[in-house]
Amino acid sequence: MSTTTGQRPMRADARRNYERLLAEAKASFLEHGADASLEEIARRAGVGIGTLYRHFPTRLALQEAVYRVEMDELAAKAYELAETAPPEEGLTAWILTISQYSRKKRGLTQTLKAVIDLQSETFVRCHEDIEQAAETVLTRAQEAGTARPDLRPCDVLRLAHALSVASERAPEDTELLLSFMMDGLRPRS
Amino acid sequence: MSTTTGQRPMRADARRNYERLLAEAKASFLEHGADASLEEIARRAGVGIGTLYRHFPTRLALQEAVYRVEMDELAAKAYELAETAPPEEGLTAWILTISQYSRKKRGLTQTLKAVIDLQSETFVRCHEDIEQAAETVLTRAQEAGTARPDLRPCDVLRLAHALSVASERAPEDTELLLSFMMDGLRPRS
DNA sequence: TTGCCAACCGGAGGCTACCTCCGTATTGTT
DNA sequence: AACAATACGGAGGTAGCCTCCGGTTGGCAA
Repeated sequence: MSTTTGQRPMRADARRNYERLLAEAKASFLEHGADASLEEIARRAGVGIGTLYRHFPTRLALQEAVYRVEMDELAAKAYELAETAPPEEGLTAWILTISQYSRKKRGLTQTLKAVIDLQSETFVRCHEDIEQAAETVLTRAQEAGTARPDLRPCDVLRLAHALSVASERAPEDTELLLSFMMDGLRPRS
Repeated sequence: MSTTTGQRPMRADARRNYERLLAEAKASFLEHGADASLEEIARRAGVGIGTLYRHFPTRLALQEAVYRVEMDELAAKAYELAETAPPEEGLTAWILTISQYSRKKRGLTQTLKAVIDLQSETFVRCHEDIEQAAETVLTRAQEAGTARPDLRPCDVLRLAHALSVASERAPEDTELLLSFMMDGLRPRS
């Protein structure tokens, strides 16, 4: 998960291998989807399969490490939009950003969903960060009267993910589907 | 795909094995998700692995056969709702039905999406059937003024699938998410 | 510097699943 | 009853998963 044990820093060779693995995993997941061969990742990283399993005991642990960074990027985008865009536009843009990000990852939307929904101990932290980001964008839209007051941050995340899945094979319809959703998020008139 | 070659009927033993395989596949997919072991399916059907591959050359072919039947059931439900429920309620109920159906299948939502989105030759027929059903429900809602006129049947299918994925791990929120979506489907006021 | 040991590495090995291929068995027709 | 045509089954080669443990390396203390 982290590059430190929480006690002593990792040995130099361990840290080097950890980072090579992370880099190759990122590339492989992008290229082959979430079920990319772990043995190939180890091979490409120039490392034994045993080393991979030592650093990342399960496939999920590896995916988790890869996406932790990218989650941070998504959260950062939310705060950025909150400062640079008008409320409703910010919300729309952020949902679209998540959706595009998810699609880039092909089968990894499954993993992203786990981050959003699963109560897994290890995912809680990421979850909180991204939900905090969602809340920032959402609250602004609600205060501006362009989003229903009963909408919760996790609803926004789910809808964004839903959008990405729904339009995965028909990207050209993403805008239209998003417009349906956004209409649904406005206060009832 | 079909139990006949289109020419001569299948031999008795072939047909028997075909149906056993289909039954076990249905059970296995339900139990283990879309990546259930094909060898186990053959084993449970009391049939050699070779026989499985002869009838269903790919995993997708098998999934396809299993879901063809269930697609028909979904379509039937749409026509039923069109006769027994008011327009908007019918649309809502049908989206919910699809969503529940998808969730039951765990990882098979992926396959369902393929049916809806993929232009695969073999899926076209199913696609047409289900889209026809979607159109029936949708048109009624549009004529009653409760659905946006620019909404297409495939949008409804995608949204339904999106709903099922989005609420897979939080079924208790399905209703709420659906209400957001339905608000979005109404004509702009 | 040298020596030591905890930390780390690597890959062989046992397992399961995938898919192909072809000798054998079954069906139904003449 | 005999013979094609059709279908069966599982051995076998490949690949991925994960574990286990003998060997190697890095960093610290003397």
